[in-house]
Amino acid sequence: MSIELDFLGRQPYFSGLSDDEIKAVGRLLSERSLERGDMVLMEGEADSNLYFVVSGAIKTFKTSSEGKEQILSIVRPGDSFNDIAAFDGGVSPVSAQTMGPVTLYEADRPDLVALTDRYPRFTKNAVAVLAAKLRELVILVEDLSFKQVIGRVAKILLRYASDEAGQRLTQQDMAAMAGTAREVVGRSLKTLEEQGTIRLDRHRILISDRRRLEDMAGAVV
Amino acid sequence: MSIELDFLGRQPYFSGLSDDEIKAVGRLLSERSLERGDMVLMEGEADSNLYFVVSGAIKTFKTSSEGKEQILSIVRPGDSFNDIAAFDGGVSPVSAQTMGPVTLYEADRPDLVALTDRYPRFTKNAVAVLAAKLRELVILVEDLSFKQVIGRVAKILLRYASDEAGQRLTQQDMAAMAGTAREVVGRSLKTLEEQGTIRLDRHRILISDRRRLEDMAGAVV
DNA sequence: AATACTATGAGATAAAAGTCGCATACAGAA
DNA sequence: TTCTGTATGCGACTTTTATCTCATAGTATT
Repeated sequence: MSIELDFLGRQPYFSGLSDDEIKAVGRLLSERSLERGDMVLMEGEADSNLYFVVSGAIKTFKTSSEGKEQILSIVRPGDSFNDIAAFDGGVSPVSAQTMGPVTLYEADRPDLVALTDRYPRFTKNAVAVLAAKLRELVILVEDLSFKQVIGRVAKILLRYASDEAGQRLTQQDMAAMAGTAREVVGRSLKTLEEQGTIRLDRHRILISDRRRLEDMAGAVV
Repeated sequence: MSIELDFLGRQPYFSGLSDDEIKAVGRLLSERSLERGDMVLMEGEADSNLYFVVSGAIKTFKTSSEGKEQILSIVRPGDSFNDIAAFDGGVSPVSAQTMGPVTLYEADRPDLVALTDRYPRFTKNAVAVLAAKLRELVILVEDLSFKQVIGRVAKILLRYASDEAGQRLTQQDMAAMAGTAREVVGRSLKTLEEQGTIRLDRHRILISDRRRLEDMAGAVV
């Protein structure tokens, strides 16, 4: 039940810190266990903790006024979320919900600020982490803007189809990632199956022509 | 022709630095003057300089394989671009082009890295800047995913219509911001005019019903 | 003023995506 | 097993967006 220091040492935020420093960091974190479907963050809420996923998967997403969901990221062990609010002190720009049983570590903002004062290495790591998250978001914008749904679905399949540790994605999940409706994802999957790119084997998606799927994911059409 | 230290002091990256420190920073920067249409960055190119816009306006954008443009941000005086590549050393995720005559300051990555080592305050500022850019991108994703074109156009009008110092936006520019085609922007403007929300007065767009435009910009439909 | 380039307006059509409705299949709980 | 909620499959239809084409208007240059 105590904080795993090994795990912390492998976090991008804490790479390069000495064992003693990691130990000090560990004392600032607390663990939290959650069940499938639990909400960790609500968009617009004042939660400025930084969360690390130790096990399980979390989705961060926006919800439209009509209730449509847009997933921004699926956070897996070794990754963090709520970085934005944690570092600027504002409200959470996204909601976050578990996709299955999850264990988290959390650090509150005052402690994080203290870390930036005490460990310059931590601050530099934070810059690297935020830059990486920016890159990811730029790619999401690109995909939403240029690719059609079937291309976005193809990309999702490539990234998550063989994700052993992950939750199996429902069509609803994929729709929320692709920024579209469930039915449209269903149709895309059917199209991919008809052209022999994937096989839908009893709720399991098998990639039968990876090359082609990559083409679909890369090209706009 | 020398670097304006006052200007630097007002940059988010350098806030809180002493006058002497600002002066030291100034020695690392060089000025660059550009004309309308000049490319500053090409997506995928290895340019890891950090750029500050001193005067004029720059657009950062992605280009699809079909040549469609998606603008990620319009960078105005006091703002920076190419932050991602500057801080992670990777290639530029976007292209950047001037929208009129522009003056820039630029700093190269080795100098930036030195700054992060020398001035912890600078590194902390960088964290704040990157967090702010993340927030903006999250909003762009939200808009692309939830809003229809007319709502995105309405939002663009609210933000840029009265931008005195800015370049006047063409429908092509607005289309690239909204992630759609020029014709669609034209039709949206016509719709907005027909419903009395704006007036198209000889290539100048006048907002006649701001409240309503805000509704259009906020709502999904 | 003549020229050339860019921006705009607009109609027709096609394609993509969204919406609705309902049947069926599956998985977990009682 | 039986029930129940969730996930899926699929057809029909609408709406939105994209694409194509061409005319016109404005602007800057010579």
